[in-house]
Amino acid sequence: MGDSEQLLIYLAEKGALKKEIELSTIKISKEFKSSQQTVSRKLVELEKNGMIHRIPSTRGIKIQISDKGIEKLRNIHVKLNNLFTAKASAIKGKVESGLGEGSYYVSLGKYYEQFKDKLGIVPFKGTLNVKVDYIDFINLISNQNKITINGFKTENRTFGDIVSYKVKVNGVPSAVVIPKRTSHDRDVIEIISGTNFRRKFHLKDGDEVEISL
Amino acid sequence: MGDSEQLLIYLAEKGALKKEIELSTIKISKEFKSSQQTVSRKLVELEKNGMIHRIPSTRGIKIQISDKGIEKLRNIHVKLNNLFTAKASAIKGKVESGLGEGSYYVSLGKYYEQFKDKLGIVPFKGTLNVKVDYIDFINLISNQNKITINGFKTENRTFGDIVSYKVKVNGVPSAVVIPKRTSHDRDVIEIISGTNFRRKFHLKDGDEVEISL
DNA sequence: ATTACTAGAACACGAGTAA
DNA sequence: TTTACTCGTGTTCTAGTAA
Repeated sequence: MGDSEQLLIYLAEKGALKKEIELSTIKISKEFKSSQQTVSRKLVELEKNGMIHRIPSTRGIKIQISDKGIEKLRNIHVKLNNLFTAKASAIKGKVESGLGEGSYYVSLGKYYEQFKDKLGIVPFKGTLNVKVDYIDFINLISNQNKITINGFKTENRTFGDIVSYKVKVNGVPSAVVIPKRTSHDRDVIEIISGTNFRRKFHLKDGDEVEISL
Repeated sequence: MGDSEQLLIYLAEKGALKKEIELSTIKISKEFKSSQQTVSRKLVELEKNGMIHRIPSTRGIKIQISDKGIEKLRNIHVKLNNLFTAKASAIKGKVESGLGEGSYYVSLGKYYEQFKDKLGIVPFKGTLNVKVDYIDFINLISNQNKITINGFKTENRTFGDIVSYKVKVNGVPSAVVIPKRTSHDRDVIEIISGTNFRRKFHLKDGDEVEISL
């Protein structure tokens, strides 16, 4: 047991997963936060536990991680994989104040019609601003269908395309709308829906909502 | 330090990554190979190191892994990912004009020092703006180590944290810097580097560069 | 039930050093 | 130069037990 895994990962990073590498306990001890003696002892331990093959000499140590050691690392990898990659079908976010630009867009007929047709949403007037971890958010929707709401021009202004994705917010079918140019934080997303979230869920700023697929 | 990571992974598997879980030191000690007392002490330690939030009572303990703890686990995950999944991924982008906000940030001492220390980059004054497919970009870096450049305050202004990732641009070690608040298009990323790209590669606006890991 | 303190025992650390 | 042993010291363990 113990923290020998740390050392094993270190050795793996040094290339000992696939081939024999040659280094010294002094070098390791310098990159690790322990003495030459401790490194030496831990390597002996790792060998005793069958995690590595070890050929010491007066000119250094040749090390290769054994099948059992590889298995050990792969075990940890799988565990963490399950935790971090597999099932990110929902993320959490916090309600933020501000009407959001989307609030304005929603009211524009040309957009409004497309929200109904393409997203199946008769938008409540106003958007819900939610702060999320942007990378988690992108990972969540990166495999989803991107639905483009076409822009249009008036005499005075050009309204650009809006990228949108269908999501559920606290289980309620909604859509994230992403105008191309934005002026608020990257990690604040705008949600449109037929539901008035603030009323239905009694949301105040800072309250948590769940965004799922 | 030590082997607290083992316990952290255990807690994550029990669901403490996303929500608060309720269990007891006795239960943990049975699944772990140590005593109730040791588990109790290690949990206190984990809390002291900021890895978990912990609410003890006479009816058990409520535990949730903190952001710092998640970061720790993700770090290990990234390391193992790099070892076990071979990926030679790269995306392409187009150079855009504009000095970018990063150009300004780079010159600020508090950021500058961190670029050197945390990213190993002595930044050339000015950033390279590159237009990419944002989703491809996120997928590229989503398994990379997130490096946070801490914000700071002056009398007049608050400068927020900057999230950054090490990348290579046309093979040159660089970093993507993502200020929290931005005013340009989402799919334009800013690159800092010790190299003056425009000069070295004779880049004009619209020229293609390769971003790799 | 719990958590977690105290205290003595077991263990790990690293300076010195042999080989 | 190495690795790794001995051994004094410090750290971490768990049984007992208070709260």
